[in-house]
Amino acid sequence: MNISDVSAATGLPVKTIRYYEEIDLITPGRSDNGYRHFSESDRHKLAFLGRARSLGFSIDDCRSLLRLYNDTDRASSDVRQLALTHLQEIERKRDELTQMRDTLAHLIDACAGNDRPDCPILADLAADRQS
Amino acid sequence: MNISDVSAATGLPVKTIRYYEEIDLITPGRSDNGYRHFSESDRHKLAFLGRARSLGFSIDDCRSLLRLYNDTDRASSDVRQLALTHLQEIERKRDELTQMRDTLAHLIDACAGNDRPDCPILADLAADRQS
DNA sequence: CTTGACCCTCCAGTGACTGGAACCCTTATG
DNA sequence: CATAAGGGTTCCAGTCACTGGAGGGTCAAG
Repeated sequence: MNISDVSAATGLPVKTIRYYEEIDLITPGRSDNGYRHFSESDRHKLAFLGRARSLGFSIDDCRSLLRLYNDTDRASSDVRQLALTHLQEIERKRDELTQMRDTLAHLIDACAGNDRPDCPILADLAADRQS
Repeated sequence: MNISDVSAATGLPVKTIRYYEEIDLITPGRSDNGYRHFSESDRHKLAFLGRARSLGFSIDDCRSLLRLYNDTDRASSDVRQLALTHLQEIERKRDELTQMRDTLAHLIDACAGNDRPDCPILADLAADRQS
């Protein structure tokens, strides 16, 4: 498989696949003409990476996951721990967004949104918390 | 006020304040010795920026908000529109995180997390969606 | 033989900072 | 007066995970 084939198969952009090689997540072979060629195993790894990334795992997480994936002896608790830590991080971010959403929705609600210049959104952003 | 004073007053790191000057969000004056000195207006703007940033507005959003904030003639609907667009973006991100959380929680739930190597999390990441 | 679709590398940029080096200014103390 | 601590300054590089573009080689079809 050439790079565009594996790109089509995995949904990952060509640029991204080259980048993943550069940072040693994958090591595809090379043809005589210098083109990368991808084995089934490479394709699987890339698909794996794509899914892990879309679940929000960082590249470093992915490296760990890939290592665990390739290590047939590892305990499932290792993977579980990584996923659990990641889940907590996701929930933290989600809580933050919830907080932001509530605050902002409240402000928008209070704002008339008409031709007059007085706007509670700006008023709140400008409010001096010191005094 | 020197930079560390305004940093303490606003909670923004010194480095961030210098960065905000570099990208022309603020234009503090300079003393004879080359030190920046910050007026009350600068301090207000920085506090405004800090709050807008913590609500997740991008630097570009902040630039718009500051312009609107300084423009006494603008209609509140302009601000409202910006905030509304931003709110939708926040909700989109939150939905994504919710989706990720549910998927991951489901996988973690299915994983025994013991010494055995079989792990549904990795199995799912590795699953070939093509076939 | 030419065209167009591939492929390659290398360099630079993104957003919003952050860290560090190297240096200057101010104030207090021995 | 020397010095040391604790401000301040600039500039350069790095972060993360790509993304865009220039400039050029390769391949298959017409």
